[in-house]
Amino acid sequence: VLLDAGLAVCDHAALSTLSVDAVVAEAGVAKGTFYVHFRDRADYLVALHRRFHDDMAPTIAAAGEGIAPGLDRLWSATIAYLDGCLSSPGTKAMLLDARAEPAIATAVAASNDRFARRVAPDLAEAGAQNPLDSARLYVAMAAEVALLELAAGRRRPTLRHALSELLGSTAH
Amino acid sequence: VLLDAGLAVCDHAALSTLSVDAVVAEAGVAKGTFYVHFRDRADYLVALHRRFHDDMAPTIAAAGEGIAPGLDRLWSATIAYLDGCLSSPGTKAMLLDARAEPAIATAVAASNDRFARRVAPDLAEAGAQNPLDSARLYVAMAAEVALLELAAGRRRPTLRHALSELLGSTAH
DNA sequence: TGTACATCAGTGAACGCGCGTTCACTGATGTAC
DNA sequence: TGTACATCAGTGAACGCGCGTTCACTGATGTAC
Repeated sequence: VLLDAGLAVCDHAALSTLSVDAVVAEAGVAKGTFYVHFRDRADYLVALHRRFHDDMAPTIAAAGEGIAPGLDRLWSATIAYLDGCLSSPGTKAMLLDARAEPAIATAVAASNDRFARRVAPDLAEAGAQNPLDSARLYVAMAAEVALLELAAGRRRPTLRHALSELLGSTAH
Repeated sequence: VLLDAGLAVCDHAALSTLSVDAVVAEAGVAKGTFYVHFRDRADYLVALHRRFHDDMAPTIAAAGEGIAPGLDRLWSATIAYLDGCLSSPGTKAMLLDARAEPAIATAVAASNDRFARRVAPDLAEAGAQNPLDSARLYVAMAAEVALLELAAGRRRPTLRHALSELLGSTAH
């Protein structure tokens, strides 16, 4: 409940303005209730971030299901990721603001790294000399596309095309 | 003076913790002095961001001087950018935290866009179908490399190689 | 079925703190005569 | 050269505010007998 409220607030405000007051106001509970469920604000932010990824992960995993490692699988997962970002509440806060919040910067970095590790085999298949490093950069690009699409409020086909172009000349 | 102090503080702390108190403490002046030079904190942050870019821009421009548009010129500018980021104080705050600060988010976005516009001709030369979109993604990748190098405290050749790999098969 | 007690999510007033901002004042420097 | 005044960067104590956090309390629900 409180997590849903947090993501809802994040959809129209920066993460830095997501005060405990704002969360309980959105959720319609007393301020003390917040501390029944979370030790402190930092604890809450970590949970919020985890929630966001737990919502997204299955969709992305499903998109790559049954496809052999390689650019096709990566691209399929990418589309699922971008569409998921566009439709999830609080995406901007989780992708952008979260990296700057000291309370969760570590958690975000770890999460990005897991993403990169998942992407690396596909890039290895495509001939990258250092798949993990390439994967980190690709994840950064994908996040940038997600943010730009979110700013526009819709899919940006030319951006997605530019992303696939940078992925490799054998792209879509 | 106050701007130098701000960048110095940013080097070991997040931008969100860069309070007026922290700035004047680092600069060794009274709190009131701050408001002699800046209208408010937001005004200061904009100036801080501008300063960072004004310091960096000439170096990058010089690196591309006299080279014909194309990937060679882009790569030369990229190296200058990455080395500049590594040696400038407050890089992490300006590259990462600044995008999340409501007070300067607009200024940062505009600045990134100027970068992209400068990069676009090189990518057009290299055959990108939508040079500006490709440029935006490339700028995002370059910033990511800068951040990862900064976290490591040194150049990361494999990362730079991965960046050039993603730039195109004709890369270095 | 009825009574006594334990549990625990939820409450909201109260707190201390650090923040951004203000303002009457200072004191060095420059200008006019 | 000496005196009177204007300018203005710099000062620091004081303010109001919003924040994260605490805590004594409530009241519904479950359990024991």
